[in-house]
Amino acid sequence: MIRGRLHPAVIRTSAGDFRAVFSSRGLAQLQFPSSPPPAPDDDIEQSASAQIAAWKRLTQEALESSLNGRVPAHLPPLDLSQGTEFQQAVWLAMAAIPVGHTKSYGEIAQTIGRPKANRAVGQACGANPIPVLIPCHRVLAANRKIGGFSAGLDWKHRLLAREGVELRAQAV
DNA sequence: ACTGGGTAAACAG
DNA sequence: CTGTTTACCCAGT
Repeated sequence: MIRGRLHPAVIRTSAGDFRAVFSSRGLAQLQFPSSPPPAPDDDIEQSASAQIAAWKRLTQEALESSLNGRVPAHLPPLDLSQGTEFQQAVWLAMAAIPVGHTKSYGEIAQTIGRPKANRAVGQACGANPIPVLIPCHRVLAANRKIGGFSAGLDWKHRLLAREGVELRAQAV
């Protein structure tokens, strides 16, 4: 996992309260608004350094922009050290997908030089620690079908809709 | 050894 | 042209 002290934080956005976790290297995790309401004393406001407070602000702004289909002006540093080399390669490849565009799992696989690792790419997508900012939602199955989304297909659909991406029906 | 956010080819409606 | 089945691929756990 991640070394050193972790700093949880709540990121308020128009789409709900996201939960973030910062490591000493930057933003390490981001979670969609969900059930467990974070304990107030877990928020960084009280104990954290100015550095982390700044990252939190950047994260909040970047998130708000992304949720509205815009390109964030600045991103906080992302700590991907929790992933394997393969996963990090996948995440970086996803981060390079422009707003409003999509790629298939197979294309990502090709991009990172493992043309046949499409399935492993799917797995790496699911392991993406920082959804939205690392746009795992822009990765679709071949031929414009939506594929899956561990954080909930509704989120994937909503994010894509906000970016104006047209989808195709899906059976699954 | 098994799983999964996949895929393409081969058939069936 | 869509829906199902089948066989393969591959990193993570």
